[in-house]
Order: sequence, then C-alpha cells, then structure tokens
Amino acid sequence: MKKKITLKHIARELEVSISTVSKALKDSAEISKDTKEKIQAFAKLYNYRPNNIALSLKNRRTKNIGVIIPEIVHHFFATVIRGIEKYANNRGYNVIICVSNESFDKEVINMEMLANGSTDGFIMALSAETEFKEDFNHLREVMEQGMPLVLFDRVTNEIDCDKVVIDDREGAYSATKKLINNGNKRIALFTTENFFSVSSEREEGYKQALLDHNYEVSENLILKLDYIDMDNKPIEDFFDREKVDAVLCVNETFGIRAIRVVQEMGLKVPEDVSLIGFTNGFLSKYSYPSLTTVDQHGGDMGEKAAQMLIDRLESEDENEIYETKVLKSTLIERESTIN
Amino acid sequence: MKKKITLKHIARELEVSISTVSKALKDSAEISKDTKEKIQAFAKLYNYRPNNIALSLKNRRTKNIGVIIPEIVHHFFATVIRGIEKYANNRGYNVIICVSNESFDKEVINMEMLANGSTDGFIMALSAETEFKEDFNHLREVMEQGMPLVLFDRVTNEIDCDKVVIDDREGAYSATKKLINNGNKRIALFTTENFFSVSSEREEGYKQALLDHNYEVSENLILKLDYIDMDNKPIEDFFDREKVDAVLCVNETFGIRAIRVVQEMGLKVPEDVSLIGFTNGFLSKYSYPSLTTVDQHGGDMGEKAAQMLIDRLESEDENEIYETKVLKSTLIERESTIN
DNA sequence: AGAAATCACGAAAACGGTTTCGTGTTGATA
DNA sequence: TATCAACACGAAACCGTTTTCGTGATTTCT
Repeated sequence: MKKKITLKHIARELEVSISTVSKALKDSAEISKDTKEKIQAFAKLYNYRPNNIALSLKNRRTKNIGVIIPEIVHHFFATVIRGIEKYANNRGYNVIICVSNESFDKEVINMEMLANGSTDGFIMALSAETEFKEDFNHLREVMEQGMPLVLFDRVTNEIDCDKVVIDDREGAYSATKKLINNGNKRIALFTTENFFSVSSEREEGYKQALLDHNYEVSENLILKLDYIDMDNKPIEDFFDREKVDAVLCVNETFGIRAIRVVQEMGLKVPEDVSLIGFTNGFLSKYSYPSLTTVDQHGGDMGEKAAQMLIDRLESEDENEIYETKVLKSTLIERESTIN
Repeated sequence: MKKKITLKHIARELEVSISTVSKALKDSAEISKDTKEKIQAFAKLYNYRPNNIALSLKNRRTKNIGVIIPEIVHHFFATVIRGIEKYANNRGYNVIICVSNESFDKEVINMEMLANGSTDGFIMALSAETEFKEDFNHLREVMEQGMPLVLFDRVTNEIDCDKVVIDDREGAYSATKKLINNGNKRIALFTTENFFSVSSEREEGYKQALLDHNYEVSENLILKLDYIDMDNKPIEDFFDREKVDAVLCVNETFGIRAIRVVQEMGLKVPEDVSLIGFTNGFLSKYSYPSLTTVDQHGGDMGEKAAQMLIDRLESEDENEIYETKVLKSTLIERESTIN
C-alpha cells in the first residue's frame, strides 16, 4: 500500500527542511532555482498533493459548504443541489450534504455536526418540523459563531440571513390568473398545511388573483392534503363534494394525483378540469396529459444560494446587511390547461 | 460574534493545562473529581464541541465518506444516497457528495479532491464516460493509498473492490418471462448503448429469457436509444417499423416515453402493447397507466454499500478479499402489463 | 523517619501544513 | 579589506486535538 506522501517525506528524501519544500512547491522567490526544480520534480513524480485536513486546520477554513435539505428523493431539491454543486465546484468548494428527513432533531444534529469544523457555511431549506415548531435556535447559533447561512425555498422571517426564494405568491397568482383567463369559473386550490412557508405564500397568491378578478374566495375550494399520506381518498371526496373546473396544486404530486382522480371519474383533462402544479419535474413533463406547472428554477436557486454564500465567505468585511433574492418563477404551459 | 471555544480557552480561563482539560472532558481517571467537575461544567456552559478538523488530523480519519454519482436529479441515485446517508449517519459518518455529471474528468477531479484527506473511503457509480473509456486509474490510485472503495450499480470487473449490484440479468429475465407468460409474442427491448454495464446485463437477461422459451432473438427488436436525447422520434419510427406487443425498457424514462408514443398512435396499454421498465420511481408510479417496473431497491443498495465501506474502514485487519453483493430485484406489477 | 507508591497535573510531541523570522554564506561596494 | 545587502535556507510557532511521559506533592508502608 502506497501511503500518501507528505512534505516531511520529501524533505527527508531530498535532505532539505520542510519549510524549504513548502516554499519550493509554492514557487517562492526565497528558494533557488535549482532547489525548486529538484523539489518540484520530486513532488510531481510522487504525485504530491497537500493534505486538505492540515490546510483546513491551518487556514481555519475548510472550503466545504454544508447543505441541509429535508429530502433528497425529490426533484426540486435535487435540482437545487445540482445548482449548488455546479457553482461551488467551480469556485473550489466541496459540498457536504445532509438530509434532515423533515425532522427537527436530525436537522439540529446535522447542523451541529457540520458546524464543528466541517464546513465554512450553510445552505439549507427548513424541515417541515422546524417550520412547524418555529424553533430556530440552531440557526442562530451557527450565525453567532460567524458561519454564514443561506436559506432557500423554505425560509423564515425569524432569522436574519441571506435567502433565495422564488416569488411563490406571484407564481401562484399568475397561474390562477391563467386559469381565470381561460374561462374557468370554479378554481380550487390543493395545498398542504399552512406551516410550510411556501404553501401559505402560494395560497395568498391564489386568493389575491381570485379577488382581483372578482371571484369569490371560498375555503370550501381549498383542500389541505397531508404531505406524506399518499392516499387519494381526500381528493376523490373533494371532487365528489365540489364541482370545480380547475385546480391549482402547490406541488407536482398533488397535480399528478389530481389528474389521475379526474380521469378515473371519467372526466377529461383539460376539457372538464384544468390543472396546474408547482415544480417543473419529470412527473409534470411525462405525465399524460402532461402537467402545466410553475417552474421553480431549482438549479438557478442553488447556484444563486451558493454564490451568495461563497461571496460572503470570501468577502473581507463583515457585511451585516442580508439580502433576499427573489427569483422569478415561470409558468410552463402543457396539456393540462387549455392553451 | 461568539467564536467557537477551544481547549486552550478553557485551559486559560480555568488556569489549568490543555492536557488536563482534554483528559477531564474524557473523564480520565488521572484527573481529580473536583477538577473534572469544574472543567466539565465550564465546557457544558460554553457548549464546547471538539473541532472535527483537528480530530481528523490527529486521528488520521475524517469520519466522512465520499460519494460520487453521475447525476443527482435522478430517482434511483437519489434513493441510493438516502440509503447511504441513513446508514452512515447512524454510524457517525458524514456523507460528502460529488456529482460527476457523467463526465470522466469531473469524476477524476472530484475523486482526487476528496482523496486528499477529505474522506476515509468512497462509494461510487461510474460515470457514462468512464464506462465508455474504460479508464480506471483513478480508482486504482485511491485503492493503492489504502482508501476503501465500494462500487454500486455501474461497476466494472477491471477493479477489484467491494461492489453492490442488483441482479440485472435476472431482473430482465423475469420481466421478459412475465411478458412471455402473459402471451406476448413479439417482445422488444429499449436499451442504451452497451457500454453501460447495467444495460448489457439486462440485454443478456432479456435474450436468455427469449431463448429459454423458444422465442427468436432479433436485433431488429432491440432499439438502442441515446441516454441524453429526449426526442421520441426514434421510438415512433420503431413502432412504425416493427409490430410488437410488448416492450422491456432498461429504465423508467424509456418506459414512460414508450407509453406516450403508444398512446399517441391510438393503441392501448396494456391491451395492445404491454410495457415494463426498470427503476421503481415516481414516474412509474404516477404515470397513466402506471408502469410495471423492476425495482432496483436503491435504498437497500445504498445502505449495503455504506455498511460494506464502514465495516472495512473499521476492521482491524486488512482483508484483501472483496465481496460483490447482489441484491434481488423485484418486479412491481402495475397497469402497463396484464395482471 | 525514610522509602515507595500513588495522585494530579503539566510539558511536549505528533498529525501536515504555512509563515515569520533568524542566520550563515556569498558577492558587491566603499 | 572591511561592510553590507542579497540570497538561500532552516528553526520554530501555530492551527486544535490526543496521548505519552515526566514530576512534584502527598500518602502509605516499613
């Protein structure tokens, strides 16, 4: 087994000091041309690479960024990670990912774990439980320790830090408006419990669009679905109970499930019922009919979050002014709405 | 800004030596009860946590495991990661994820980056380009440095290391057999280029099943699709050219796209054409009709890979005997095949 | 009382780098 | 020829831990 070579090995072998080796490899002017060439050649031959851990300890920066997301088997979060990865790698950072699995405790544990030296900063979306409990002390702690934090998508006003979100309200507003313009009369909303910041924003947008177009806002048309339970019964009951000709869904799966229920009731999409979802994932794209959806631009969001974090990490002065970047969502029109 | 507290701080504050603090916090018998209590109380008060980087340097182990996957916006790989995460976290390891984006160069760069101290070992699935080029020197290098490597799904015989795969051949065999038993006569295969280890395995299984049941194997019934290009034209052309009553697809998207094309041709699934895919993802589950599919058990695969890696990391003796764990795939019957 | 054992703690090395500062040797200058 | 830069390199501190070993003080034993 070929152990990794260190400065010490090179120094011993070439009978110079460790400092000389270190300087030679950095092409320091302090070292003579001959010595430098000798050392560099040797290092190259043995494929010397500095040990990241030692560098981290010395420099007090890891060049790692910690990402904590609620779930990874999820199109939107996966695209965000891809965006983060892409941007961070370009700027020489590694990405350490932890999954909170929507659990407050796991979020806290992961955060503490990473905060003890493993990363220079955090990018995260809050877990469902954290949004529900509204307990953000772990976020405050890392910020007090001087570790920058960027929240995305699932954010909170309680914490003053950089944030990246899409215009959830506006996205829901335009989607609803689209349905209205298409002539739909009774437009329902399928959403989750309100403790999700994004859901309540989207609900606001939906309601506002209705109001602005003199539609009545009825709580009867708002169906709150469990975000875990996959049973379609509540959806079927809803369609039995309420006669609607359009539904805005706050995510992709609700949209797909709604399509399915509508079809099973013998109704046609979009002729009888139009549907719009959120998250432009594979499901929306490949479903039959394909689902009109509000694209959240996860990749851009990830890139932007990474940029904000790294900029802050690398800026000299501590800027106490935090920014919230709002990305514009895009309505992707497909077959579940009338063109 | 509250900087992280170190042993040195505690030592200075309590006017003892760093060694005493360290020992006290480990409840060493060397230190008197009084001193220990004092130090422990102080550490608790200031929420002392040892610096992971320093520990890594000292112990020469990071408790990180590096995962390199070709793509993260991908149901199967995401489930594998979830499995790895779950298992690794339980055993006190962090997971560092890098995405090769199907590129050989990025795979190499990521690997070198992580190998210089960031991780104790690797779990990876080969990028498409790596499988195509058949250049595995980067894998050999990390192994020579004593870093354990576990390959999953996209593996190679060229490298002697632990592996986790599903019985791709067997999975394709049973799926094909299922179609045969259902009475289908002309069974096509939609696959990718052969350099993907999994695709060629699945092709073998498909052919073997046909042969074993006295079906003719015809290359005309095997359609090789590009794994990037999303254009359905080749599929349409195929159905125009060949009359088939069943298709086995080596992944989920091929399956979904095939359903779509079949439907657009005015044919019925599964009455006119039966379809089976691979990867039990959301698409299969939510498509209409839902897709019968071979479940690859990504989560189990991830857990198993993590277990193999960590076991090796923590075992005393260097065991030179490597294991290939073959997980059993499961056929999930849905609406795209006749029950 | 003197020797031995025990106790409680500190000094120092080590992990693998970077960096500041000191120093011996050389060559140029007055 | 004496003085002084410039040069080329090494020693040592430092990042935050752990751990071995040494040591002064107290206790125990003879």
